[in-house]
Amino acid sequence: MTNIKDLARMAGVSVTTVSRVLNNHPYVREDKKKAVLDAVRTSNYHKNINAVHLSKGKTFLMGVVLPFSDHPYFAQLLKGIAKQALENNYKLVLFQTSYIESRELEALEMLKLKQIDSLIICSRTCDFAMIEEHLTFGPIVLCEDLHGKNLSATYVDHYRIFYEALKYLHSKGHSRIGYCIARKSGTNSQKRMSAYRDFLHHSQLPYNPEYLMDDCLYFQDGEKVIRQIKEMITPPTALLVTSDQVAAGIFTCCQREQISIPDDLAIIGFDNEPIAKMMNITTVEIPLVEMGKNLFLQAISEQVSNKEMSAKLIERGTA
Amino acid sequence: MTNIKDLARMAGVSVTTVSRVLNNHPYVREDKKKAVLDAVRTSNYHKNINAVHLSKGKTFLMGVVLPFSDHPYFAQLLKGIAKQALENNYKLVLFQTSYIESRELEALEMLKLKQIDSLIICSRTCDFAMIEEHLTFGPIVLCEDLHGKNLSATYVDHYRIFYEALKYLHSKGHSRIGYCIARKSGTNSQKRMSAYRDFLHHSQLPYNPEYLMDDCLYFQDGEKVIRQIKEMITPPTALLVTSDQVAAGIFTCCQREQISIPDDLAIIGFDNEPIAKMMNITTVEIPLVEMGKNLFLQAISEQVSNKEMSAKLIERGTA
DNA sequence: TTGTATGCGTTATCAC
DNA sequence: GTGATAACGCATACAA
Repeated sequence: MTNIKDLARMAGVSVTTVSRVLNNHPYVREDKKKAVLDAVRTSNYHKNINAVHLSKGKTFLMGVVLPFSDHPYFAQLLKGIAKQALENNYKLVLFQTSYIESRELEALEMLKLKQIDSLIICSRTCDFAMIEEHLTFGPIVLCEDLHGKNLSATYVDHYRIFYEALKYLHSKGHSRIGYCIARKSGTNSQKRMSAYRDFLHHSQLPYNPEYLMDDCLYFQDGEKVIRQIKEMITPPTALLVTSDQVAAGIFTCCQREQISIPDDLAIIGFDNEPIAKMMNITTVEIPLVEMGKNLFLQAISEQVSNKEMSAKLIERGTA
Repeated sequence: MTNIKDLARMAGVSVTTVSRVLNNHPYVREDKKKAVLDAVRTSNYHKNINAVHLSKGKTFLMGVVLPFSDHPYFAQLLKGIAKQALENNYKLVLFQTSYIESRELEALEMLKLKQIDSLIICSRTCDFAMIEEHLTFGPIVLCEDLHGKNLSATYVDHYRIFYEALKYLHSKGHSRIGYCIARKSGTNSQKRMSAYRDFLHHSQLPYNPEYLMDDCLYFQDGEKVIRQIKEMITPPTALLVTSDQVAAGIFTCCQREQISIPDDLAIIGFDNEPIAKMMNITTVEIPLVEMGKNLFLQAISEQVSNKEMSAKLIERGTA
């Protein structure tokens, strides 16, 4: 494995000159430059990038923390991040956590160890304090509204979005509205819960804990939702489903079960995935790819910034 | 930023001893060990992993090349790889290529530069010779049958699978069978094409170039397929669809267009994704997660090995 | 059981 | 323009 020292010897110059040539620095005579380049060719030389990393204290590696990369929501986010990473010559190190806290901590650890320059956390289960602790080791960017905190974030206002979707359903005559989320404990879910409670309160509607269905993430979870609903004595007449995947699953299941949509059950999905368009599902569009891009840019930026992205309801045939 | 030299000074020992303690090597007196550990704590020390990489010549980073991480096929593969990576303390560096050759080369370059220890290529567009060239820099593992070549691979026999699916449809009375693939140029597609040609030949059926539809990757591509079929004078009565996503899209579109399945059009999907189960789509199950795991193990193994995984037809309602 | 000295491959500083 | 030489931070052969 040849190194710059070898090259220097071969070209009859110093390592400094070799380094200069290799990094396109000015002030090097043409003939010496040529000699070095020749040496590079004949020796089949290539840099050891780890040495560069050590010397520079930078790896051009960006960590991305997400629970599941096989879910369209995160896949889209990742797509945006990857797109921007490519443009900025960064590589992505994937931390697929399955919401296991230790794996999130592992990502933070990698930041500390300088294996990655910065970290994008798309969704987390660990404590915020834990993240704050690691902020000294490099930029960490989140996907949630954390006004006033000392780190960057890109997010949508889940409270407002949820509230408006509920109002929309209410205006269509629904007063028994249920909703499906991925997990109860997430920060987004808590915002949605607040919106739900506030909405019920303002509209003077009763709260029915049955109407909150969690663990809804994938297409196939739609079946579970319908099963649950069928067991209810007073089932909801409308559903807010925080993933088009699940909405599509519910929709498909309803067709099989002769449940008419939107008459028997209205559905609003989230994310505006292609499947929602094809199935003509009313949904809330969230600019995930754009968010991903912005997350990346924030992660390589010196400054802390907070960016709220806007979402919009797309009226189609299910609500 | 404190380093082992500092620790050594603080603990009153040599750097060697510090290194020993840090790496749990034997032969170090308890009191010295304690002194070092104390120094670590008070100084908030942490390794610079790049230095470790440089010194050891190993990064515990595995490259993964795939065209789209937002497609369930690759997402499942990735899931398997990630699972195994976790168990072996490796991190994954994602190269999302969109089948752009230069991005594949970039991954190979990273192997050469020692940023990653080895490379898993889930699907490629670059020349095989290009891969062979980089084999000296570390293990490269592929997802295709390359008998006799000097690198590891995990794959399914796409020729046989395709042939048998065709026979199955034929036995059900179909003689006008079309098929949908992602791209024409892939190695898998070529095998399928061979199977298709051979099947037609043996069954003495005519070849109709219209029946081969490419660029079918996502759910929404199902619409395009139906549009194409509707324009044909003698449309196929059965379809082999190399992704359940697309099969589901076709299925959904058919419902809307009053095309009866399987009577007007029979469909066999691929991969046995959850969506296929829910929509009761006949499909060919491919053990993607298992394949991913095996790919990873091959990538960290010293020996070259080739593993064929078996697929199986799952009969459901669409064929 | 411990320490010295050297290697890993680059980049950066500074003198010439 | 160019070249010694010192970082960068850790691991380890070898000596003691």
